[in-house]
Amino acid sequence: MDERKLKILAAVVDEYVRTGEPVGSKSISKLENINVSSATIRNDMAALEQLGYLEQPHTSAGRVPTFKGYRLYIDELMTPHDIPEEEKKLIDEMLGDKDTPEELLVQNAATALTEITHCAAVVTNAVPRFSVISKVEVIPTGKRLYVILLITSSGNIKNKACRLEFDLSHEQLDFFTHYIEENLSGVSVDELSEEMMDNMVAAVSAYMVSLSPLVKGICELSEDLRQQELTVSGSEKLLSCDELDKMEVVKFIEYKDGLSELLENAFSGVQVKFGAENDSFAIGNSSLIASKYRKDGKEAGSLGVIGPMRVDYKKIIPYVEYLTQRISSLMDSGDDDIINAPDNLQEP
Amino acid sequence: MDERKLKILAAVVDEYVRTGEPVGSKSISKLENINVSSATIRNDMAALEQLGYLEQPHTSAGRVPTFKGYRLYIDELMTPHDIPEEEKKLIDEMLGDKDTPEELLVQNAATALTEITHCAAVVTNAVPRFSVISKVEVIPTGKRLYVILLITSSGNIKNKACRLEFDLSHEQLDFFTHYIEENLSGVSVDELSEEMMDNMVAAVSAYMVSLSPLVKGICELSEDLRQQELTVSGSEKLLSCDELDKMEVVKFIEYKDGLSELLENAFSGVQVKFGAENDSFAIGNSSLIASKYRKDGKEAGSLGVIGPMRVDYKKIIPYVEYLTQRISSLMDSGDDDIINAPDNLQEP
DNA sequence: GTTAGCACTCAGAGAGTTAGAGTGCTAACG
DNA sequence: CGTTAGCACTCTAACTCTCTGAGTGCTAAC
Repeated sequence: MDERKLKILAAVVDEYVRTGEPVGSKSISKLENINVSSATIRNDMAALEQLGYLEQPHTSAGRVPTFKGYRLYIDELMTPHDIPEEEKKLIDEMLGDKDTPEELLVQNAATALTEITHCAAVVTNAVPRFSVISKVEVIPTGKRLYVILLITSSGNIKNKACRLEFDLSHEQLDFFTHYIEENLSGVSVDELSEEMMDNMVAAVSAYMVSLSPLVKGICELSEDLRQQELTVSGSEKLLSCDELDKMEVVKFIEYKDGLSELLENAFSGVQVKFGAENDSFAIGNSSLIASKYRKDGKEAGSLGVIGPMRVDYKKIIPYVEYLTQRISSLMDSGDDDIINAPDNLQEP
Repeated sequence: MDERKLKILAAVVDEYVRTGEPVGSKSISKLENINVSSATIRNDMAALEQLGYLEQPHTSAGRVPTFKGYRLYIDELMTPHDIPEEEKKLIDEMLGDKDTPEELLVQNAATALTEITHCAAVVTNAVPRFSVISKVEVIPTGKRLYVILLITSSGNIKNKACRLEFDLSHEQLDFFTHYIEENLSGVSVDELSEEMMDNMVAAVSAYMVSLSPLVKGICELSEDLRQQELTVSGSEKLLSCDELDKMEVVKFIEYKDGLSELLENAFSGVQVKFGAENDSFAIGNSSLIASKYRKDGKEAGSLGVIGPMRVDYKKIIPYVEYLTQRISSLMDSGDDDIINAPDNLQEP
């Protein structure tokens, strides 16, 4: 592959991204850093087409990049833009600080991405996979009705109403609370396996059968905690984008099929996936630019942008990168802003 | 207004709903229960046009019903279809039973409506407006961190973490809990006015300033409870409907402007509103067929269908009616499935 | 009051034309 | 031998023109 051909490929992608129209040899020849005639470019473009990097919508039209062309461009050819310092400051302000709740942090990142890129932004919350259960309370609220409250070291709170077969006595409730306290305090959310649960159900059943719904309730709550939630913001941008099929976009907005797994399976660093490359996430001409953020060095969630394939990668990728890095560092616990581990707990 | 003219108007609407094409005099004359010639029908149709019930897209086309025409048809002319028993059973199964959480109940109703009508369905959740606060707990979970738990008589549970300036002593917490218990138990969610809150903030501040964030927290939780949420399902059906303007549909999906109020302001019974009649909800040729469901006899939320104006009213209206009635009866508490009011409460 | 007959209208489909952007190929150039 | 100018060719998109048929309104007869 010729040096000049690569330069021309890059120019075609840049032009196509800029104008949205198939790019002709003439418009390339007019560019500053290109000093060959349109005829030469025509020859090179024909070669690039042969190699599968470009294609023609129809015979007498200009060329458009193929998947392969975009891929090469993204991986090798483009020169990412730098983000101006003042923009960085603006973003930092939008995001929040160490005191901002994690939930809000990723939401703010989504908003920022939507505003900057004019595309849809997608974020997943930070799954408190490695956080531990710091408190479990069971609160009676009516005849045979109890509310279970589960609090984790990372500050997540979940509740659930639970109906038992009989009312519990004071002692029974005490027994249960102590039992749970003993067995679950300090257990990480991810460790709460079914097996562990089954053992606990068996253990409490030995004491009193009707306690087992409570254990199951706790189990369900911890599943809720493990649940990764996906939020798409600015999805309207996709609809007003005419290279995307409206029908597919609407279906996507409604069902968000497969996006979760796609984000989950990404490697580290900013990833670009095209809509048609993988059958799971299927908006035809779309592109997903995403990255995983970390919390205390461990992968916690993802954030990214969904737009048309014809999107300004050299501008967007640095933003996704910056936000990922920023979120990661904001989530790193200065051990100050999380609800403390159980040994620090005040009992009322 | 002639008996025959009404019959012809009904026939035109039925035909138009069936075919989607402007209806000519000839096709009407061929119908079973019409025994006059096309010329006669032409005369009557001209009269109906004069009266504003029909209109012509252009001179040499058939006729199409106007708003006024649809209105008359819906209010007076159409004979609603009966829903077959087996269909009712199917719907009942889709919805769930008395144990199904309310949230899920309305979601299921939306899914059912989308499947049956092939239109978008819209539902609002049941706002526990008249339910009363049955329990407030404040649970310490870390240094200066507290979780507020709010439970209502209808079984809604909300929680919220809250950071105070200082840690509370045992007594302070007791004082607060008692104070809240005294002032809020039995107060309906809707009554929790700002004024009331301000008074409470003032009262607890007199005892200890740093308690006021807790009061504010409770206030926010009750606001959460009052929040009516609107869910539109199957909105892709609107896009594949070619009599609706894609752009308007997209805007609607995005903002759902005014729909909330529109649903809120409906009278009892199934209501039909046309898109262009009210400026708030503005998909041009659309029609909203909605109804309010009740819980324990009080209006709780709405459900309905959004489709093109050319929709099979005589089929859809009975379904909306049936679902409303069914949801209402499923939500009626046999006094068995809700968390009981405060006087029945067991204190731990 | 109802109907048959007829002239009239108009949207939409299809065919033909044109303009222009862009190509591939060939031959000349340095 | 790579590069370039020139030219014939291709194909789409926009436009015009024509034609067809469904449907109308009106009139005169039943």
